[in-house]
Amino acid sequence: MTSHQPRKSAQQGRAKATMAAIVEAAARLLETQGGARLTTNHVAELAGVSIGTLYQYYPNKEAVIAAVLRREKAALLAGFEDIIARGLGPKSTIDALIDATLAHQYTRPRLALALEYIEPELGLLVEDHARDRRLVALVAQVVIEVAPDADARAAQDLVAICRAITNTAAMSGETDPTAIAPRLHRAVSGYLGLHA
Amino acid sequence: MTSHQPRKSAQQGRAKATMAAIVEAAARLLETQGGARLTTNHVAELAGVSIGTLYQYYPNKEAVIAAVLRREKAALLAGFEDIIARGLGPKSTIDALIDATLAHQYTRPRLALALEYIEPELGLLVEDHARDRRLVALVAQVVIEVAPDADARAAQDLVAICRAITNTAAMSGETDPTAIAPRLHRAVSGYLGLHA
Amino acid sequence: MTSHQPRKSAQQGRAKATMAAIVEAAARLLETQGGARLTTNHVAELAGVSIGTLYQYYPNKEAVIAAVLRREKAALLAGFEDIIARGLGPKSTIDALIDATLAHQYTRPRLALALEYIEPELGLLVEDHARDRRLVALVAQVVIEVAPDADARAAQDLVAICRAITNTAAMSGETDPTAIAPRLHRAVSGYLGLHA
Amino acid sequence: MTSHQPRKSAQQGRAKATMAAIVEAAARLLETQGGARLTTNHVAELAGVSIGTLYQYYPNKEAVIAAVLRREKAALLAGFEDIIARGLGPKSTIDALIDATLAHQYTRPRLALALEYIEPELGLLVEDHARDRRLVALVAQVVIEVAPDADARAAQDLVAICRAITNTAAMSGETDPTAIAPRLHRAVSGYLGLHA
DNA sequence: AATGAATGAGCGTTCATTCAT
DNA sequence: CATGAATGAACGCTCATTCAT
Repeated sequence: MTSHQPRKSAQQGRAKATMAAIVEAAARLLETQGGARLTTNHVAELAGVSIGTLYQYYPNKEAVIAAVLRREKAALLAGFEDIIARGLGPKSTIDALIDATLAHQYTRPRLALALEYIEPELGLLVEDHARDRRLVALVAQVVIEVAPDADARAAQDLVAICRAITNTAAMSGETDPTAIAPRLHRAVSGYLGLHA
Repeated sequence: MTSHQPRKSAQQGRAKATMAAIVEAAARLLETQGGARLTTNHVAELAGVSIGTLYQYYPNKEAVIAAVLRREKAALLAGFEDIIARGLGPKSTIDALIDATLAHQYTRPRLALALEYIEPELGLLVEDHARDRRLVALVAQVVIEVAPDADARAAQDLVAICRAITNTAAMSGETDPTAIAPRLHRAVSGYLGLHA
Repeated sequence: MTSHQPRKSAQQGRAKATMAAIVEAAARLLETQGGARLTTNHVAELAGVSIGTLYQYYPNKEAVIAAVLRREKAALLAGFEDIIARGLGPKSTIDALIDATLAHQYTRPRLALALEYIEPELGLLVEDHARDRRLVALVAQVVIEVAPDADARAAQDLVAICRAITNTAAMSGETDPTAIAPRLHRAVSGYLGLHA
Repeated sequence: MTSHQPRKSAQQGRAKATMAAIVEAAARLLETQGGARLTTNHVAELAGVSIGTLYQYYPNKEAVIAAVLRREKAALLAGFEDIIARGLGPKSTIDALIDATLAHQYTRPRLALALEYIEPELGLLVEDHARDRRLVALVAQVVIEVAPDADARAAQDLVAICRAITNTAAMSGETDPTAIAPRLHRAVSGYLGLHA
């Protein structure tokens, strides 16, 4: 069973920079070619390192892609935690979370989409699923405040709903996030039974 | 000019059975391995035919996958059309559509999921997109009756929402559709603003 | 060791017609696609018979191509024999042979060229080489009359020269046989030391 | 855009040796099996490298064969240029060119033959045709000195004649080049009308 | 006989991965 | 540490050939 964890902890600055370059190269190829056409040789070339170097930091191709996924998800989770930490009221918090989700998905929409498609074929690690659960848990924590008797799966459903609407919009060519935001808010409020 | 249409119309009964066997084998591999690991040789083997036979009916790998997609989508669309034809009231129609979606998605949830992920990489034909639009149009037609001033994208969003909740549930291990149905109805009613 | 002889002697008229259709179809494909792209299935289709029928008359692909070659060479040889039979003087005979060669090559120039390229890869039968030798012998017979002390290989060389000039001309895009004829006559007379 | 140019410039010595080994292996297979039966896997195997290595240097099978062709033609052209550079009288130059052609063709006669048959199916590049034209131009330049009113196609014809006689001789089993040389000189002188 | 569905060896090619330098 | 030449399993696909109907 091959691991999808990086090989080195990158204690040195240079190594860190190399790893980041590799991850960003992979991200860019994911954006431009989709997951099926991405090859490790291309990633290395675009990152400006040799293929041997790539394999010194990542044990295999999946590990590189997983690193991209991790980087993106970590950013989203950090945003969520920031919002929670702000201690706004529950409704404002929910609104902020929705906006953060939308903003995240629309920063690099093709990348977000590509990752979504690749994720289920990736065989991720326990820690990755843990982060997913943590993200849902953050939402659940807020949901319980505004809708105490909501379904236990409400948070999961809400995250799924937001992603689905955003992705579908992106895929059908919508390029204006401000046209999507109200639909997300409406979908979430509606699901939770909050009066709009 | 690479088309994704089958090669022959399969006039003989044997040929028809062969084509169906190939499609079903592809569907099963999609379920068990996902699209990335599906190979034409495996499809042929699982279908119990030689690789040459597969290529006598489908011009390339994509055509085989497209045939699976078409089979599934056609079944869903037919279900929708049946429901519409029944001429129930709009609310009952919506309920029936939701249930049909759930049933369809839950019959072979891993297949539905895999197809969803593969579809955008498939370069489908005009007729396939036409079917997609027809499906959304059917929904839009009903939506407009219960929510005349709904967003133009409402139908698209609703289909996405239902699929997302169902898929997420399936992926997180939920096996009981009756636990999902109320959440779908709630999400849809909520999005459309039909009472609290 | 597979034979390249037809399978049946085609006693019946229908069978003869079928075989001729197959040979002509192969000839046409040789002309339009060259030997590398010719497939037995295409030959059968163009001939209007099933692939099974083709294999009932010819044991393999090479046999079909060899049949084309045979047909063409037999025609050329027959022309040569006609000319010899006419009993003209040796110089006129030589001129007539040259013109016949040129005419033959220019009737279906692409076919002649394709056959020339395929012939050495064909592993022909004894009888085929016998016909080649017979053709050269016919020429040698005339050559000896006009140049009694010519090299023993003179006839072989002359046939090769005529084919080479004609083919090179055809390949370089020359379409007018009347521009080639004088060069052939000059090359032959020159080689034989006849005063022009 | 499929080019038949090599992929890398082979900066390291090892790479250069690998490329040469591949080309030589292809040449040997061309000699022993002809172009139709040559496969990239066999070439790689005979060259003692893996199939992947072959494709690191040549983008496709045609490129490998084109490299063989280029190597041979470049050698012949270089020989011609050497002779021209020697500045002999025109008749001696022609004699030298004929001998060079014969020597070249007889060094590896089966290879020369195979290449001749493969060339037209190869879809060569502009530069390759340029070299062909240069070779014919060199000959034309000398021809014009000894036969000022020769046909414009004389040089082309002469090259074709020499090749044809030599190939035919080689194919019919002649193994002694000294028996061929006088026939070539006679054919050329005769075609050009240089004394009897 | 004639058909054409079926076969499967084998082709050209890719690309994740290794390891000598 | 980095390089990049080399590897080779495995892929998508073709096509000569067979054989049940």
